[in-house]
Amino acid sequence: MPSVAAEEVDFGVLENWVGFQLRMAQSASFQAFARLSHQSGMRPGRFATLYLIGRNPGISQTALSRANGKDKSSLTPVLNDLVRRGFVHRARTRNDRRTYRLTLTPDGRKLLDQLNRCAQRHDRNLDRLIGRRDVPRFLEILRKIATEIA
Amino acid sequence: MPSVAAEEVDFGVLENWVGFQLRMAQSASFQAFARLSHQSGMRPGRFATLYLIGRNPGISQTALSRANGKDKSSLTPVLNDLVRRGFVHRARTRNDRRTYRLTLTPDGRKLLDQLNRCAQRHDRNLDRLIGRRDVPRFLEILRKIATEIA
DNA sequence: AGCGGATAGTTTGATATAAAACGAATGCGC
DNA sequence: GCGCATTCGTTTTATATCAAACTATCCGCT
Repeated sequence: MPSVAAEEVDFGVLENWVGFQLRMAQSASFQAFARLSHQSGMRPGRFATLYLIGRNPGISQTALSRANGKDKSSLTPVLNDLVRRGFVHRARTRNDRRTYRLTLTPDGRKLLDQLNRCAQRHDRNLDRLIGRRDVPRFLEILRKIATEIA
Repeated sequence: MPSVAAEEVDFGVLENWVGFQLRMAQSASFQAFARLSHQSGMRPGRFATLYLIGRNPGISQTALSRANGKDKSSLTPVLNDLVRRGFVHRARTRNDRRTYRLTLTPDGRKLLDQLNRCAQRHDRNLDRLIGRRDVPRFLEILRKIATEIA
């Protein structure tokens, strides 16, 4: 009747399952980034959102949600908040009055610059951990999983 | 004034950032597994929980939450549900009356077998996508990120 | 024109998750 | 024994997320 301590947990096949280790790695990376970006008074999910808007001025919410891998309904409260705080501008398009054109305000661009520095530091840590030489192949596999998994 | 369609989104450096691609890959893998395990009437997060209990009978909730990479408070409602539905047995220990000993019931073991089949299929898909030869190195990197990221 | 299907975004309802505060129990150091 | 820091699990509070239903709008076809 073994009493299980944290250090001696038996992971069995989980140790060699990509699905599980992918989740654990993502979770750890996410938390590390959250710690870094905490100081900017910004939550971790915001960075990619702001970056994609900055990179694609006039993007619609649906396109943004797809690019970001989240459901479009998740985006509504996030954008409400970013608009309310003056980081994002949301304007109806002339031709199609269903869609919004999203752009960064000057404040939004400043905030993005801050977050960019956190993200750069974070990703340098990851690169160092993986080893520069293996990064391209690793990224290739991640992209393949993201796009081709059934 | 370019109107941005989903297919032509510019990802900029995100394309080559491990943190971002890790999230996208995990998200896609998670959704694929959710589709597979859907038929078992079970949500995706449950599998690792049941597996770890089955593999480590008598494990405490705190040890389980750590092994699973989730906060212990997340576990309370999950275990309440699994206990209520008769898949997990929760008993106080004699020596330390703060901790629970978690074990699978026979029904829990049956359910785990079902989910195991889904998970196996899912992970075979991932292995095929990655390419058998590259799986060990890929796993090694994921484990390294999970354990060593600051 | 006008109908019907498709699309953009929001709302609603359900689940998952973390963080902090909490109560109970433990055990170390004296 | 006693006191206090620690640990275990729960509760509370705040987000994040998805899926499905909904509204408004658009567009193709007749």
